Amino acid sequence: MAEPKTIYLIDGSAFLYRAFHAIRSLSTSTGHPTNATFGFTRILLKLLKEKQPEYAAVFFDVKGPTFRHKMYEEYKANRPPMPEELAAQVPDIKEVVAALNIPLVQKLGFEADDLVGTYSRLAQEQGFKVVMVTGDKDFIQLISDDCILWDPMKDTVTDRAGVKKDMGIEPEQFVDVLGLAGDTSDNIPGVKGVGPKTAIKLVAEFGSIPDIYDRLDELKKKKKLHENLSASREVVELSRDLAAIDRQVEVKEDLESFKLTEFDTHRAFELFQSFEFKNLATEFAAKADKSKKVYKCITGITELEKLAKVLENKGIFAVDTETTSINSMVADLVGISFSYMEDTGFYIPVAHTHTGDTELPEKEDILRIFKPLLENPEVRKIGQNIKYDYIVLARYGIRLDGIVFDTMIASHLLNPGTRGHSLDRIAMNLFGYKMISYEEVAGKGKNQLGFNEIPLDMATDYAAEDADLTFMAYQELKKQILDNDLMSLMGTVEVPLIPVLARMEMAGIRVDAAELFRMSQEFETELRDLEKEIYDLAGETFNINSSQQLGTILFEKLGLKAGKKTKKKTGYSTDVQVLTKLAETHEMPERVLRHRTLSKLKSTYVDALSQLVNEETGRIHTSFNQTITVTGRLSSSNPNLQNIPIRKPEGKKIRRAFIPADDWTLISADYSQIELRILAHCAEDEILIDAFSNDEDIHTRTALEVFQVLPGLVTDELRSQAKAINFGIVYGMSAFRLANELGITRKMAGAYIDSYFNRYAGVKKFIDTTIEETKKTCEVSTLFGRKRRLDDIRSSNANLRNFAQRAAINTPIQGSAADLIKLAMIKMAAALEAENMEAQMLLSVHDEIIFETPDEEKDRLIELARDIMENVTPLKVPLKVNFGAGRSWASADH
DNA sequence: CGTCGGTCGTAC
DNA sequence: GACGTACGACCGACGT
Repeated sequence: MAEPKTIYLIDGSAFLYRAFHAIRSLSTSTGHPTNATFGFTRILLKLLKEKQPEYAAVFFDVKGPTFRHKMYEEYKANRPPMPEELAAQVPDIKEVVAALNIPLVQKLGFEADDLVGTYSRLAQEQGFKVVMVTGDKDFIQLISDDCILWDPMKDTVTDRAGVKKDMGIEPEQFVDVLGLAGDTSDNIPGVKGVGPKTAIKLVAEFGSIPDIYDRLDELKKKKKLHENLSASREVVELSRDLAAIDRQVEVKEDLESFKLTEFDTHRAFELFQSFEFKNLATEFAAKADKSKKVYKCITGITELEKLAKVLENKGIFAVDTETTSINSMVADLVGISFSYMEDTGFYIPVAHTHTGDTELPEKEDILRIFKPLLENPEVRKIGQNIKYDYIVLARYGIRLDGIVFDTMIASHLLNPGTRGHSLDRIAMNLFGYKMISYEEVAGKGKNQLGFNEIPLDMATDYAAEDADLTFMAYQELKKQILDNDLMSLMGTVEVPLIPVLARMEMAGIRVDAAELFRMSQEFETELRDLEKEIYDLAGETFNINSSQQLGTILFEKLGLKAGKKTKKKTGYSTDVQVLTKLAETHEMPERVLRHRTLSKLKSTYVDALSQLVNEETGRIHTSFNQTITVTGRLSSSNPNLQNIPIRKPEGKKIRRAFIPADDWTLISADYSQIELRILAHCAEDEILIDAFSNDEDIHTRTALEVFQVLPGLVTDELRSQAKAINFGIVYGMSAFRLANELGITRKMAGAYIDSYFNRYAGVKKFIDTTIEETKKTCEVSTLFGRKRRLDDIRSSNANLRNFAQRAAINTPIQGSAADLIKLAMIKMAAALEAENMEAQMLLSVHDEIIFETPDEEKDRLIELARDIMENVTPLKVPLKVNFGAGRSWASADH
């Protein structure tokens, strides 16, 4: 006899609510809620994966009155309407069901329960086994020998035997239990004082509601129960009828229509992507149609020459290098890949260890063939993070030229708010294409292969795919960049900056290793002394670096008064503000502060920098990242040379260890008040423009304006308060923060701010109009057309909205400054080359450029830099650059 | 043993 | 709660 078919009847409406409540909050970046959709999808997929049903359907309630409302007006009367956030997700959920090709059934006037009841009856009549997928106990009444209940969230199965064991009744009797117990959530009355437990006991003992009433006398001993039952005779009948699932709904009887078919994978992928379900989207990404890809490994000299010729004739192609390291300054070249057409890619192995029978040409021959092509500025190159390839190739004597597009940068310009502009992500986002992962070809963990050890065929697929997808992404991203008016920024700033940054990274900066070592030892000694003192004061040893342990010692053991909790309320705050306050009452906090300062300097700077000295060059080579910040600033990492200490004397010592080559000088060129100057320009504020036009000290001028004192009477104290205000303006300050900063009352701080806006009316107007405009477009832009979306500016959440408002002010200012200095760097690099100077640009620290120059070029460099930097772009106020020179970074600063 | 969120501190 | 933009060291919880 054939195995009976199983059909899964899914109670969609119940899972909607359960998913909604099980996951507290989840939404897309634009604020559309997705918690219920996610939970629901997860349950559905769990069902499909674990049970692999042949037949299934999802059932939903339909909004509006049902036959139960006709029986009883109060049915579900106390049920609040579906929460707005959930209602918004119902269409999404139905789309998911549709994409997974699961039949969806609903019928006006009936609830999901009745449809499940009806179809379970039909299915059993037609010889199916039925699994009802739900967490709702009401369905117990439908359980039979061929119909069971599965709760996927708890992963529990209930069948006839289970019901009997748990309750001592048959499933068919369960409806009487419901009638007696009632259901507050559905507003079904039942018997007063009788809950599920009593109801089960009664049904188990008497068999049914009529039997109970027939033998009501037997319950006389239980006076209250007897009384309540007697009083509810009619209500109980009604309650049972309401709880009874209708199994005779008129429906289409064709169960074959519940036979599942394949998912609409593409539709599911698109949905999951729009809901920002990253993992699910990846899972449903169109399985790469690798069949139409043509990836070739080229190893013959004549073929290589032919390829170079083809690439030259094409005039534009994507290029990618494969290497042995993620760090471009130590990476050895392993291969090069090219693509000039969708779905094609060529891989040229240069240094592989596992080549099988294939014989590779000499590395020198390969480089000789491709060098002219790669250096030809007329042949346009596209890359993904091509700065990396530029550096690798440069270290092999090839000066890449003709770079016109970088897909990583394009992705960032289009979407600066999101992290992750890897080619993997771009390919996934643009094409739903899942790229071969490095782990797939190289393995993972301790035994992961270097790229040079990967078998040639796999290396070819991996590398050629990189070039192929880069070229494909270029075609699509170029359109998007044009559509969004970002091509000018791309072409005049970001792309020209690539080789400039690459050469700065390659130049690196020299450090005095002996000096770093000396400092490390000095710090070590003092740290050890402090450690001992702190332990003595604490009366025990503990980890001073653990703010948690420190908090316990200070506030529980020593009984000091806790100032505040940490931001996320996970414990006591022990930050510098708190410890400074505590230092008034106890000796220990002061020692801890000193310990913090020194251990920070030692671990983050002194020791870290020593580790990062390049063996070949003896210098430190940071990475400047163009695709990290949301405002357009550069970031620096490995190491971050943009946060080397300067403000406090102990920290500033670190800068002594940064030195020029022998007989060279470090030059620091620092834009003075660039952000306030840009504010002056954008806001067209009369006072700001006046102050900068006359080269006044801007903080003194602000003190004068805000505090209304006579010129000449601005004390240091007043100036420093004005400075805090000026900073605050750029960041979108609140009175609270300013009061905190200045140690004054909030009221007083509010008065300062009012006074500021009173005097600087242009700034006030700029802030107001910027916020108004941003509300219209949800977007801000810089002077050079860089954009940032700020959807939160329309948020109903005040925190998010305020944050967006501050960002709306700060981003154009910070971002314009970033654009401006990038342009200055590009022009400086060109000028140094044009003038044939040996001097090099080494670093950029947001408003400052550090150069290294032979002593004899120093004056010319400063002259050149002043001219270029101050005139980089015309503004309504002059730009001013301050210079410093010295035998270390410390002495080059001012 | 790696990942990840939290806390803290450094820069502009 | 409360001022924008970063990087990274360290801790500790958690998962493999």
